[in-house]
Amino acid sequence: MAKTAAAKAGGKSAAKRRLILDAAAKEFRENAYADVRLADIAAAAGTQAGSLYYHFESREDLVDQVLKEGVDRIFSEVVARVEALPADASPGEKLSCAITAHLESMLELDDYSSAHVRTLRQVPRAIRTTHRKRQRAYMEYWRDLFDEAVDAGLIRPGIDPSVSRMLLHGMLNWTNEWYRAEGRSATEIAEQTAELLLNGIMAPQRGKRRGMAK
Amino acid sequence: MAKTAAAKAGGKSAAKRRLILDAAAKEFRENAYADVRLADIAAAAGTQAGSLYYHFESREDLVDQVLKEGVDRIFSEVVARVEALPADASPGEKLSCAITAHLESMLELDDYSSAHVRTLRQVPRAIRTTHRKRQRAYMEYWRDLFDEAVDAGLIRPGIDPSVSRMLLHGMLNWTNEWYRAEGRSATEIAEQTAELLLNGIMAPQRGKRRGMAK
DNA sequence: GTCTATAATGTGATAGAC
DNA sequence: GTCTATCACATTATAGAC
Repeated sequence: MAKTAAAKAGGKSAAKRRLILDAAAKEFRENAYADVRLADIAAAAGTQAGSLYYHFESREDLVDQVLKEGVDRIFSEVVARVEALPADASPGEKLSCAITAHLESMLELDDYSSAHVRTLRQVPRAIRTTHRKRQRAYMEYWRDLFDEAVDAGLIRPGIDPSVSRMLLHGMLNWTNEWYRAEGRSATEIAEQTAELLLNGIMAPQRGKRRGMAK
Repeated sequence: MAKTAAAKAGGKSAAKRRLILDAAAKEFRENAYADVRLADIAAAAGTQAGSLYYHFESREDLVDQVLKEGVDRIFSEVVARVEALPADASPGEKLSCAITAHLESMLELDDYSSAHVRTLRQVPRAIRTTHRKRQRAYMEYWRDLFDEAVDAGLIRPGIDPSVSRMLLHGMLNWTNEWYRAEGRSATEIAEQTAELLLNGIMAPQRGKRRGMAK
């Protein structure tokens, strides 16, 4: 994956490149992958479609950069916030913190994060495989968070932590499809998500401690 | 939205038309929307790209039919199963039942259901607006299920049922992205989902009745 | 570095034979 | 009804002026 002349040149035109990347992230966040044309990105960045090729080798290359930056940003945001917790934070507190970081990053802080989540599964297979490793590392981090809860004996018997983890990512990532700036904030959604994951939604029932699901 | 000649003719070539729709549903389930070409669908249906135009007016028309059938199938499956429950079924039992129906339909019974969920948000805006009404009706049905639980006083204070509902749909719909036939069955995933939604994943803590999330 | 053509390509759509 | 061209068009990508 050779760098373009501009990238090699040591960031001389870094500003314009950044402008284009930002515009692309925004487009991919707001529109379906197939609907985003180079001309749209160029227009949003205040330039012409042909000019993009000075900064990027191809459309795929541009998409690739956006996706790469998307995981990197959300991953480092989550890690930074969890590590900022006091040393004696419980596994539940760590999970809640990670949930908030993921959602705030994706919904309010950063178009790259949401572009990544929304489009990763829509891009041609060639790009997707490039990102498999990076993506897996992020998933591993979440697996570790769950493992801590399991090791501490906090998880009820009958719960499969792997399945719970995937279900949690479903809750988180699907917010991209319904979150609206006018509605609940990312922080509020995060609180509800942590609450639901950790404790469910049902009030304790008389007789049996928990409502029966089945 | 005029019907094609074949459709008007009273189902003379209904079999072939069905074959094409089935192939399209499978393609849209398994591949990213932008990656599915008419030639792929035609090949999977044992015919040529040009021949599709006898049965459908356009690519968009074909996509439209698949999506329409997707909601219809999953919706009616869910309703049928919930209505088959005994009259005194609790709101929790109804929700569990609906969750199982949705997941089994989407993951194991029916390519149309999963094609609908996977691609609805990737198709051009024109098609998407066609489906908004139908989609909303299905969402309303779930809202009713939640309302029953609220009215019965089963939901803990602090829980926002609307947010919970969206989070649940995230859990359900995201399974398309990770479900594998070799792994957990749709039924097992449904059990885990209902359990997580209704009761959370954490064991009761000594001292306080429920583990703190924050 | 960016613009304005323009080439190259892929794919949806149509026509006409069979 | 289906096939085999072929058309038409959108969009990526390139070339060359400035």
